[in-house]
Amino acid sequence: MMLTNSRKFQVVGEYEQAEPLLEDFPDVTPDVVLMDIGLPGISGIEAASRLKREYPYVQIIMLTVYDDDEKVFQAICAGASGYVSKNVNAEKLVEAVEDAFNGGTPISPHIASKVLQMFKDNLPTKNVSYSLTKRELKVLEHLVQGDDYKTIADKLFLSNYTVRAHTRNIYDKLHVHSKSQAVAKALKENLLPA
Amino acid sequence: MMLTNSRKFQVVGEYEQAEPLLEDFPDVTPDVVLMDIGLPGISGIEAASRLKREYPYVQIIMLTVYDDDEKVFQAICAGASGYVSKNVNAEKLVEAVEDAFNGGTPISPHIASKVLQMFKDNLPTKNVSYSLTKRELKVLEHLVQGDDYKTIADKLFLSNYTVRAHTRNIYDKLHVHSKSQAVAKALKENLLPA
DNA sequence: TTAAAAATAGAACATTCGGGCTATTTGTAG
DNA sequence: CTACAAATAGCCCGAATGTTCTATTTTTAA
Repeated sequence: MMLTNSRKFQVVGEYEQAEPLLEDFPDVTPDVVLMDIGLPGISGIEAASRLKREYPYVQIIMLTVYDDDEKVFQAICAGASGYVSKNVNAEKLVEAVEDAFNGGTPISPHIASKVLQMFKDNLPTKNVSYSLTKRELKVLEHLVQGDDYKTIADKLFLSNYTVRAHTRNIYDKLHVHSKSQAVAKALKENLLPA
Repeated sequence: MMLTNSRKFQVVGEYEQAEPLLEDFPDVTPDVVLMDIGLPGISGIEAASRLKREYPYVQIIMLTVYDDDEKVFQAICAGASGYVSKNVNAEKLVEAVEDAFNGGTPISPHIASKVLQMFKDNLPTKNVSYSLTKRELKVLEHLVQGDDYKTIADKLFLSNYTVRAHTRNIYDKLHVHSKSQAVAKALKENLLPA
């Protein structure tokens, strides 16, 4: 109702479930889809994912009462173009549809907080400095690639004794005692320059 | 001007540069700060970062004409609570300030697109299935922790021969030939359940 | 210009690892 | 019930690794 009253666009279909929508879609071809996250049958997220896969141009706005991280996360991955709280007024909803149509991503401030928080959480951890030298970093890079000493030596034009010496120093600085530990630490703590 | 006309809040200060703001801040103590990203002297991002560090409660909205990933990224890291395009109308701006004050994160749809795109780019690569068995996954977990065969055997109450059998199977499935390679692949491709 | 840090190279030795095998027991899907 | 996959366990051997050393040359910082 909120949308039907708007003159800016036309409501071409309404569905209680995802299945019939997916079936009819090729015929109705809307520009923007408003999708409830919690649908009976196929979930809104799954439906969004399928829609996007088959009709990449369609803009999908997720309507949601949930704000738990997992749902938001999944919705993002599904390729939705907007995340709007269910209890918005008509005006906001109309705006959101317009924004989505114009290639923007309308997000309710409350949900945006979630997204940013997740984003920060996913950020590579701050490069705790173990003060590895340039050479040591270089060797570490190769260790992460799974090269053995001899291979590294060849690639860096070094004696394999030297490579072993560097590795030893790396182990000391990282407080580890094996290649796998060093690799794990390097990757988990993002010690290598991107 | 856009804001001064609003009755919903009070403009307690205006600054052309960040330095005097930082200096005055303890006296004016605003709830919400609107910050231009491209300031002369200390950049808006740096200023936001400092403000947040010293006064974590303050809500900062970045006003920006830039939409390049790097700027948006930095702003997020600086802890800003909103990212609004400079060319918004008064109404939107007032809303943004309210949202921020209420703990939300107002983001212009255009900028939100950027954020989500970055988010997706940072996502762990899709879990390509190497069809590792439960046991193999368990062993892989320990390999990532840097345990040697004997240690893993002890922890899982297995013969170290069994652990080696599992690692061989893991190597086959991941197409690798060493612990470090396996660890690298496991971490890079997120093969382990979080 | 001198002292310290980094990079290089080497040796010896015990331990671990990787790969090629075989084989039994336990689940599990038809 | 019965194949078949998974999990378990074992052996051998050569190659790679981890550790403990020493030592020379090159860079860098003071």
